[in-house]
Amino acid sequence: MREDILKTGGAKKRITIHDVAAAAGVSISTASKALNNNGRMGAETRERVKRVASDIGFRPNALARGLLSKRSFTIGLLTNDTYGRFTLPVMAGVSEALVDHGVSVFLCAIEDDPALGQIHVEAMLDKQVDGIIATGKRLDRRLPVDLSNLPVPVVYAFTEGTSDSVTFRSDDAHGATLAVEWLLQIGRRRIVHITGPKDFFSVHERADAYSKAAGGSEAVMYGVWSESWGHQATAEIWNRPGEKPNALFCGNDQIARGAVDALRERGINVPDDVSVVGFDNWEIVAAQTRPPLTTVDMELKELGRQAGLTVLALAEGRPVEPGVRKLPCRLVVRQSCGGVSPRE
Amino acid sequence: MREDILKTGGAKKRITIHDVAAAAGVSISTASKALNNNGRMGAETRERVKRVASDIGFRPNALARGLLSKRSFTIGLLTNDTYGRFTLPVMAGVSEALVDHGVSVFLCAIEDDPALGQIHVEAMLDKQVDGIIATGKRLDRRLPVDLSNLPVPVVYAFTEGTSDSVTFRSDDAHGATLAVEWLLQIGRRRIVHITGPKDFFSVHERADAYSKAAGGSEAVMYGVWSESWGHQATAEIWNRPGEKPNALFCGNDQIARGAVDALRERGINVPDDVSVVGFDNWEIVAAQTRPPLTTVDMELKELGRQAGLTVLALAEGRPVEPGVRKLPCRLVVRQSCGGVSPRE
DNA sequence: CTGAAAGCGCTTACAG
DNA sequence: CTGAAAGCGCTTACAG
Repeated sequence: MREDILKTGGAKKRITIHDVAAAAGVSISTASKALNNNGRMGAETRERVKRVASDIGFRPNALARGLLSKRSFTIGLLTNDTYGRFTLPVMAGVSEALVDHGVSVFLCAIEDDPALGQIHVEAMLDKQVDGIIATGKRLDRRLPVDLSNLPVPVVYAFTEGTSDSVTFRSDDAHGATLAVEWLLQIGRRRIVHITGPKDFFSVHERADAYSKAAGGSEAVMYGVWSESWGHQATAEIWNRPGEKPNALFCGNDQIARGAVDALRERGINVPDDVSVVGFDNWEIVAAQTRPPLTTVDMELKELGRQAGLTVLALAEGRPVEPGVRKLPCRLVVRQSCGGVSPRE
Repeated sequence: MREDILKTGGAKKRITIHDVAAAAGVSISTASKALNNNGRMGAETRERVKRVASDIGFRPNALARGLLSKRSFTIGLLTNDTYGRFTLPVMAGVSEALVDHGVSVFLCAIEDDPALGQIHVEAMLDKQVDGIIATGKRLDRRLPVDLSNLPVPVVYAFTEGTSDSVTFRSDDAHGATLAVEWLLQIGRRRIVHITGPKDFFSVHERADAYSKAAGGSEAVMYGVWSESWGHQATAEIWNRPGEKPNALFCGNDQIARGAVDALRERGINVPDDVSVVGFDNWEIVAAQTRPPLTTVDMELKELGRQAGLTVLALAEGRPVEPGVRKLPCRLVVRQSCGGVSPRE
């Protein structure tokens, strides 16, 4: 019976620099300097220490190091995007950029709960994070926590930041322009824009860019971010009298999917009769739609990469200019528009 | 110009226990004991120290504490589920269970790259994590990293573990039984099971449980985890001669969605003519299908909670029995089956 | 009832 | 070229 009980793994003693020093027959200061490639000592001493350290499997305790260096090689990622739709790619980019620098990432999901946010921020500060990245599900909303006057640098990514900090966001106007120009290029002239709620800043940016690019033909239908709205809006268009559009530029992939479904139900062929473009490049929706959606990718992973490198720079005391940085989008061409692919 | 450059936030000096001691007019040992509610001292001294500490905003440095206590109040979550579909709810559960205990979570996305996995594991060990939770996208596959013989406890969640460790997983047979029994209960007798690839262990578990529960009527169609497979399989069934099923139990929500679409295209009403059940309760698919899907939820958040509490127990040296723990599933009733809701 | 001392694991001036 | 000492911020026996 006794053997069936798991003992804690913490039992086995960890190897410290004392062990290395003893095994190499030097003092711990010499061992330290040998391993960190500083101080002066005989080349063969340095080599021997290094070899011994690797032989006995020594790994320096980051807590002890952090105590001295004031760097924990740790950052916190705060998000209120429970669904992970936006946070996941941002997180992937942050992690990818920082792992090479030995920096690990605390993920703190705070929902929309200010108390929970506060708890997480304090826990991170207690653990001496070198910086914090705040990210969310809307770039025109703040997280429900006060991140000003923290003793560590804060970078905002895909969420509203403060004016004296660095904020990374997607250039939604650019994305919308890409989409509309692509439709024009493949010969579509009657383009309708079906999009989300008016109170989203990005809805306006995209709609404005659409109007500019589409010239006189503009018609914007505001609704919600769901398939059923895409379905319903499309039905409305085809049920009312008048000339029908030959292209739909949708505010997100879910709306686009609803639109494609509605068109199919009416026997209208996508892309032959009508082209449809989505927004977000949310794989699960965009790639599984029949036909797969041509859509705008906000390059959130790249956004995460840059946010990661920026907190790192700030943590190391390198100067960084504050302000909002809009990152370009990318058009992902699949089959819902027809036409040739962009580089042919 | 100069003012446009962000200075590092690290500039402002942090408050240490020395500051508290000085401000309260006591030694640092007394200050420490006062704050930690141990040692003996005058009640008013203790109160005064505490008040002063909170007044000047003292927060103990977790790195220094960790050095002494051998506890970092930090754990690592390793995952190869880039998409986050399974990891996200697990993560949410872990985080929710541990935040109350002051434990923060490092998220390490290792894709399927053994080298990256190794790097992350070493980074976590260097940072003295109290334990590691391994999670993935398949419960019959191991992560591409060796987690045995680590100096910290490891708990597996929704991924294959070692026999001497604790593994949490969903009880897929239970989930499938719930689905089929529900269909039987609402009067469906001709139930077909459309599911994923045969090489998934969970596919077998679900199919076996289905066969057992459905009695003689069983018919299993193996394919892939996509909408298009659900669509195609449904088309096959209705294109071939013979009696048609009046219920489809699908291996995941995407397949179910494809099936529902295929039925609608044929003018077959869901749920009046045919009931459809999915698996996963992946909100974005299940809730947006028309009609919304009745589906099996694997309770991954609860699974994460339990995994979190278990690493914590192990980290604290509390005994835990090794082995695989199967957690029950839950049927989420929406509109794709008809019938009454279960508790009416 | 309170404080000086030692120490967690490491690094970095400073002697020799 | 190498090592003893001090110290990062905290806790915990041990004196007084």
